[in-house]
Amino acid sequence: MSYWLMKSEPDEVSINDLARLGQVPWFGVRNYQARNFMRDAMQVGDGVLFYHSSCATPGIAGLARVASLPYPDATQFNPASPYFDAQSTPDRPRWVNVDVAHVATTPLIPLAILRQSPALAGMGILQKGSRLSITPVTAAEWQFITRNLMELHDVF
DNA sequence: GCCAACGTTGGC
DNA sequence: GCCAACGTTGGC
Repeated sequence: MSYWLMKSEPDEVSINDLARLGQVPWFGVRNYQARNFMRDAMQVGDGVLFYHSSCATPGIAGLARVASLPYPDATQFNPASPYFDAQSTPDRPRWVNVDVAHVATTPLIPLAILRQSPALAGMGILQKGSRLSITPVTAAEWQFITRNLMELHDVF
C-alpha cells in the first residue's frame, strides 16, 4: 500500500465535489511523470492526500483513496475538451487516469502549515519549483499528517 | 498580475 | 542530441 498527494483546483473538482460524487475519474493529467505514477505504481486502496491548488489558500483539504485500476482518460478523445490530445488514439491512448474515491473531508491544512513541519520537509509538494500534480508520500509523512495535523487515528 | 521554475517543442 | 524559445503551473 502506497500513499500519494494529488492536486486539484477546487474550481474544477473540490473536496466537496468529491464528497458529493463519491468517486471521480482523475482526468486531465497531461504530464508523463504523473501519468506514470497512475499507470505503473498506484494500487487500488492506496491513500491519497487531496490537495487544493491555485486557490486563495492552497493546502490539503481531505483524504481519498485510489478506487480503480488505470484506464484511458476519456477527455483525450474529446475535441471539445481542454484536455483533448489529437495525437492520441483509442488504439494507442497516451493518457490514463484512475478513479479516486472520497474518504474524509478535513479542516484545511494550509501549505504554509505544511512548510512549518520539519517532518514534512522532504515532501514533493514542498520542493522548490515542484509542479507535479501527483507525488508520492512516504508512510511517515502520511502518518504525521493524519495523526498530528488531522488528529485522525482510524483511517488507513 | 507577477514571475520563478519547469516541461515540451522543434530547428539545427 | 543540444538547447533556445515557448507555454504552463501555481504560490504569492
